Amino acid sequence: MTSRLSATDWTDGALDLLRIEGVAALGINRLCEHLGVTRGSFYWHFADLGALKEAVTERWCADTRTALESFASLDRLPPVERLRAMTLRLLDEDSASVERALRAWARTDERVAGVVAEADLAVFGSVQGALVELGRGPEEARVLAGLLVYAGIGFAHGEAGLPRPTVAEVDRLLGLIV
Amino acid sequence: MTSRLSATDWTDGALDLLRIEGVAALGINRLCEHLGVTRGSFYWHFADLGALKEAVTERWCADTRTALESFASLDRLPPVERLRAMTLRLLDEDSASVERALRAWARTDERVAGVVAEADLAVFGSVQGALVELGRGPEEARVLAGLLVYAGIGFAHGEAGLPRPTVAEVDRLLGLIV
DNA sequence: CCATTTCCGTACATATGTGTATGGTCGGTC
DNA sequence: GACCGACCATACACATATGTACGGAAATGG
Repeated sequence: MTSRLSATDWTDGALDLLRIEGVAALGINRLCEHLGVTRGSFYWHFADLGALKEAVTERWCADTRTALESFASLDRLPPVERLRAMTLRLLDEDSASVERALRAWARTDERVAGVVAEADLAVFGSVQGALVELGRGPEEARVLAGLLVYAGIGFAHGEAGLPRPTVAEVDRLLGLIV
Repeated sequence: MTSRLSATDWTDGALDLLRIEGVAALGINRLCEHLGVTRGSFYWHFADLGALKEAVTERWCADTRTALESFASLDRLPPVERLRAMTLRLLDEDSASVERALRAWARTDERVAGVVAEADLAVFGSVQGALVELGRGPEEARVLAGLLVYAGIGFAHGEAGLPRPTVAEVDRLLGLIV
């Protein structure tokens, strides 16, 4: 049995709390309640609350990097398929929820904001490259890529009253763009 | 002198705190410090913290409605100019900062989320109407309007590492869309 | 000029959060 | 099966937050 907890169990639980109840719920008491232990356990694994936050951001930073690597591996695919793959990933609720929580957290944490910004820049570069491959001029590609990436960020934030686009609408949109 | 405070002074100060220090700074102590008074003054004007939040959201809701009204009054203008006016409003830092704070607040407050969603829907309808006037079919107009509004939301959230678009790039983008 | 309402300061009660000290318990090891 | 270290519970100190009670100053009407 896993009656004893490890450090990754704590970062797992912290990410759970982040995407379920938001950044305001990332406290020691709430996290201990979520994991079914008391505060004594937390202070054995971590020095303080800052150490936990650092571990969580480090964890999400690594996860995001691997996701970007998988996107980079799509370079073999035709550019339209790359754009489609990146766009459809936004519709996946599991990966979108944690990204949504991290972007909310980035509002109050400089380090998290840096990681999020780095990821955004990488996505922007990939989208711009795909548009250039599709025959767009560099100026047009830059402007259009900005529009697409900003739209993805806006959709990831999620609290819009707008209807969620369907897969068919995503395909129609890509047809309009390219 | 205005040595005594009114209710609107408190909502003004609360909106200041929201856009300067974020939603986490919206406390009674911090707000009293910002206004240079003590807690006794607060509890004279408001029953509790919930009453203040309600007043602030009501206030922002009214402000947003008047902004939308001013957009609706642009109906006399050609649709391209309407789109341009709405887009350029995003580049204004004063109005963008408070909107950014409100959207962050909406993550933890159901009522704020409702107001934000309502405003998003109104903007979406206006953009869609402008695109229809420009000769787009209803399907294309809906998809493109969603793209534009989501991009505006993403830009309003602001913590992207992407470069801020300039006025010239906005014009170029609108030229590509229409 | 005085009284009443309005507005604000002060002191206190309470709840909740982080962090510390200390002892107890479970699992592996010889 | 006794021991030792990893892991956790408990109790406490401390800071900060909301909310209440009450007294005082400042403005206003007569």
